[in-house]
Amino acid sequence: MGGGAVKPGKKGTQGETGEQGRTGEQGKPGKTGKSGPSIRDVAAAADVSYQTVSRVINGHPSVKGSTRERVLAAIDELGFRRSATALALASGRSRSVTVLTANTTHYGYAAILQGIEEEARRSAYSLGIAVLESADESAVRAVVQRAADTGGGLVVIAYDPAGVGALRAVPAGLPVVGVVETPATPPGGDRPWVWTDDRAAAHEATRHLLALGHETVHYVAIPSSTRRTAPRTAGWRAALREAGASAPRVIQGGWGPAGGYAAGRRLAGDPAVTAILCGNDDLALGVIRALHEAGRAVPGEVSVAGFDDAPGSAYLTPSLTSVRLDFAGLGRAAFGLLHDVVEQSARVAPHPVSVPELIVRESSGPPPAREDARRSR
Amino acid sequence: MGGGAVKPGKKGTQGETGEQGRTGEQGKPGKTGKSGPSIRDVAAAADVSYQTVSRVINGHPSVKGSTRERVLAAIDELGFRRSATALALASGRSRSVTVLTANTTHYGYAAILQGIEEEARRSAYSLGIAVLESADESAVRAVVQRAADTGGGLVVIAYDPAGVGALRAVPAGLPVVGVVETPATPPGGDRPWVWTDDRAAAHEATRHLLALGHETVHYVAIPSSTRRTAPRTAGWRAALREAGASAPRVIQGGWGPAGGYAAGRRLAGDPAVTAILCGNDDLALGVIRALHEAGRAVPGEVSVAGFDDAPGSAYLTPSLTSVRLDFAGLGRAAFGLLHDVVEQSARVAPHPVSVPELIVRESSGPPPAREDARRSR
DNA sequence: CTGAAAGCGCTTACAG
DNA sequence: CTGAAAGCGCTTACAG
Repeated sequence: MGGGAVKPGKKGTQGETGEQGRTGEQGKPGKTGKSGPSIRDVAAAADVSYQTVSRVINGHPSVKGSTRERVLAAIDELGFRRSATALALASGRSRSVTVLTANTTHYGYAAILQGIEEEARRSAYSLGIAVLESADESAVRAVVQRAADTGGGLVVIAYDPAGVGALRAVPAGLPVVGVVETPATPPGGDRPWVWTDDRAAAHEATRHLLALGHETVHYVAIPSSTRRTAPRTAGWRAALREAGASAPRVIQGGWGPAGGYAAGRRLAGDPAVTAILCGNDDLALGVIRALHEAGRAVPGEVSVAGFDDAPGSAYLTPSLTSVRLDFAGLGRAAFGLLHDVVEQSARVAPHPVSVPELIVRESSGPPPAREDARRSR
Repeated sequence: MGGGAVKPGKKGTQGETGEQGRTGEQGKPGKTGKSGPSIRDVAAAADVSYQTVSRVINGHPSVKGSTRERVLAAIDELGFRRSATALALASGRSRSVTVLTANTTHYGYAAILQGIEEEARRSAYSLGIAVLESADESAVRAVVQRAADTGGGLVVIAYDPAGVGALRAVPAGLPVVGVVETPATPPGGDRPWVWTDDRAAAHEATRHLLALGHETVHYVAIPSSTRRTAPRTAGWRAALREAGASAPRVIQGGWGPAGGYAAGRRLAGDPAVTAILCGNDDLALGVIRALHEAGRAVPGEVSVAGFDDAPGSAYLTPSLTSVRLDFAGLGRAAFGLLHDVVEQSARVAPHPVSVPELIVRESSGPPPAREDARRSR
């Protein structure tokens, strides 16, 4: 096996990359949409007024069967498609949702997005994404404004300061639901929001490690959304307290494996460390890599558990113990709530969201026997 | 360490999940948008005609300084925001792009999406996502139609049959750019598209493994977008041919680690297998896991290389040799091309897109010595 | 069951 | 430099 470096020499090489642009019959300058047949064209073809066409395409009941047929035939023949923007302008409703998020690729965010998308598609809503690049207040405000200008509903993922700021910055009167950390107290004022119980999940993972015999559990944290103690941190701390274990200092790990790797290097140097809980699976990946490079076996000498149960975690070696959270379900619930608000169909009733589930795999086990621990000092 | 099963017993547990819905001042029934001040309200407040307001918000030069000031002040005071949908309807341009894709979470797709998003944000375009759930022709057509109805530009990721079908189904006259596999022949007719040279990338990775001394290289493939030989497969095969090596049968792996795992189990049983190229890093993860469970060391007995260089690949143990492709850059280029088409600003000139780069890490090495190989039979 | 009118909030020529 | 008119493609009352 090669050396210990994580990113060994890269042999850059030649490769070809292509791109081809042609300007064919790409429509008229500036104009971006089709200027296909309108409701009036259909009306003319079917020999009715355009209001009747409107009734047909809206499924209005009071239309004589024969004229409905004529209209439908004309629609079909002309290839008529109703303009979504005209519909939105005239009716005031847009059947669209835009998701405000600081990230689109980390597993939790991506899975929530996917859940929202599924439900939006089912309800024939179009889906927009607005990325919060910065947590700076005016930058956040600008993104929120632009999203609001779209005229549809909003879902804000408030797992980080940018998202929390965005949720706060949404103008009153707009339909919005927040996906938030377990709230100690209502976060966004008088609005609907959804969450999973991260606190309970962290509590359980920590208890699992303690039950294996570890004296304490170290915690490598993801960034928190506010200055308050994050739910995951709180759950970890509570489990330690209940077990009478001392609580080590929290190590900040960031979101990705690089941050986990850095944290892992620090922890690997301390022989007293036998169990590490990580704020997400990417952090755990980096921590395990660092432990490996330091020659500390997982789970033989150190147990590691992650958070989120990302798709690859079951296939790592060792496979990763992790807490599975149903982010896709959370996203579906968020959209469902938004839909209720926008359509006023229901009184915004709670949806079922599945509970966190600890998945025990190879990366967690009992601590090394006393003598071993002593010997390694 | 636990048993060999990849997904050992899951200890499901209790947890709490919360959701809270309130109906506060959520706006009027049905109406989804703000009905804030309009251009006419501003005009009244500034004591000008609404056309003048239009000129001001569009930065038209011919407006007297003093009246511009008055209008701006009124805008500020009333909190006026120009309606994007009215703008789109009246002007015919929408400054929006919707991405048609079969997937949003696999690394390549997600990174392309991210690149498109970055450039869209820079150009103040709003971004929509339309997911192609099925490759069924009528289903694809429906999604394309709905996306087209939005009135903006389209980017189609055509890495799979659904995407290829969508690209084909886009009505003529709409601004669209395709992100495609290395085209042998122009795929979508008279339209702009972008690609990376997957063929060259696969060729190089295969050559790398052959150069280490392996007699041949097995290939676990991602699904291809068409019935034609996929570029990655072609590159792999060409490298084998040039080296005079025999080409084993391609093994279909799907997109995720589970497929890689299944493929790996088959390959692990054949002691003649000493090198495996995988169509993406997730497949490689599954393959390596399967080899591990079969007791075959990586890279001691079998070398494995992946494709795409996903963020976690450098932190696996062994760290993964992979071919890095600049998907984010590809996404940025795709949007740039679309922007050029829509705004007619440039003659759709090629953008620079970086070349594939082989990253050699721990998972690839020389084959085992002859005797070892013989002994293991 | 169906038509004629007014309007959603803006832009685009056309006048002055 | 600034106003008055017509219209983008639809919906929503209002009439009959």
